[in-house]
Amino acid sequence: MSLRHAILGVLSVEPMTGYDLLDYFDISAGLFWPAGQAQIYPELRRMERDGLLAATVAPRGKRGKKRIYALTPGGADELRRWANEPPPHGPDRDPVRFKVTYFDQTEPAHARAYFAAHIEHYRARRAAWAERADAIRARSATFLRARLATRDPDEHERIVAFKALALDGAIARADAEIAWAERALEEIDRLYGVSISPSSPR
Amino acid sequence: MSLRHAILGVLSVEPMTGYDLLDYFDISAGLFWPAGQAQIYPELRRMERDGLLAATVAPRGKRGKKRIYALTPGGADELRRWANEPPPHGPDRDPVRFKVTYFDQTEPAHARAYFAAHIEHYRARRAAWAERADAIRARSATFLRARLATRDPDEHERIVAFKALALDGAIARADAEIAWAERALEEIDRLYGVSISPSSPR
DNA sequence: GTAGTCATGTAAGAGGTTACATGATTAG
DNA sequence: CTAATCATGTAACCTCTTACATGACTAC
Repeated sequence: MSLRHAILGVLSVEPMTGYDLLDYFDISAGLFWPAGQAQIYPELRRMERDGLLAATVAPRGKRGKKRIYALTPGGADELRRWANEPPPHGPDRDPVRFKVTYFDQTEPAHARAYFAAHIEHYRARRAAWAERADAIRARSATFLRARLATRDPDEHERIVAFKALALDGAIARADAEIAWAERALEEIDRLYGVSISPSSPR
Repeated sequence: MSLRHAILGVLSVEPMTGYDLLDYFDISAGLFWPAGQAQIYPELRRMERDGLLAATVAPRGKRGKKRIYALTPGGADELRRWANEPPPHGPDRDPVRFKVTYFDQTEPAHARAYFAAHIEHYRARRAAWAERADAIRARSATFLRARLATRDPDEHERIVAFKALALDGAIARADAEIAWAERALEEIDRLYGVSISPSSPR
């Protein structure tokens, strides 16, 4: 039930509407915990019902309305409680690797395209994580600045350090994925002979 | 819908009952795609309904019965079709890393225990994957031997190579996780001062 | 007989995805 | 006036988890 904690994490900076929350899921929380609106709106209602959030209905223009959600003390407690739990290591399914297990049943061209796509995928994710890590370390990420503003300056270094550390883990994982896929491409060359295509590196 | 393909993969070696399948999920398929009996039995029925499997009811003792499932040609096609699809990169949620994001709200002792547990977790998984990779490369894994027996010897090298490659990816990932967690422990020392405990390495 | 293994299911619930659906407000 | 954005929901469906449930067979 980590969607709940992702929401608590965002709202611990400042109260906002579900719609605003969606933006934060795109840029920051979504790097580790993507979620769409079909998940967020009902969850906000449940969290309100469970006493983790309090909503105030604010007018929007003349007739419009919006619900601004804020953490309750119970919500802040729950966020802290969750952060103090051990690592949530579920059973890890690995569909990408699992499929490779059956690559003897494919053409080498498919195997090459597969690993190339894997590399592209993790290059893109790596870039997103690295960009965010830089913004965190430079303390230029606006959402981080808002968070730091609510905290004692003594704590700032640690707040920044842990967020950067998490992103570093994701980056290291991406690097491992890319390195593996590159070794895989070599292995395919070894198994089938070197590919004819100019292996266009980019 | 990869449970389905995990089942097809196991049954592509030889027909067996749901109960036998469960064993294979523990030792081989389960390394990438764990599944319990509450998932497998109903899925077998659905796959039979969809024409991917054919079941023969065999007697077991005097009154007992069991259903032995075998791939149909359609099932074999589906396995090949699936293997030829691009990498199934879903949205990756990362609950372990996500929680680290909020470690400024925890005691350093918790942070240390957290990363120690992460290291232990991946050490154990790494060992399981490495053991399997060795057994695959040595061609001593019984399930692999059964598979090779059904295939042209020309294909054996590739079958072994792709299975080993997949496991190598998992191992590389585990190494990256362990290295990250070790860096994290150092970072915690830096942030809070070196821990008093003898840091008992094992 | 009794414990362990073989064998197969169902039910409830949690969490996530995709698609559908609606309407107000604001900027041009 | 019209398009983009703000804002909030519902419904159907899929997958997985946990727990409950049953019964035959085999080795001791």
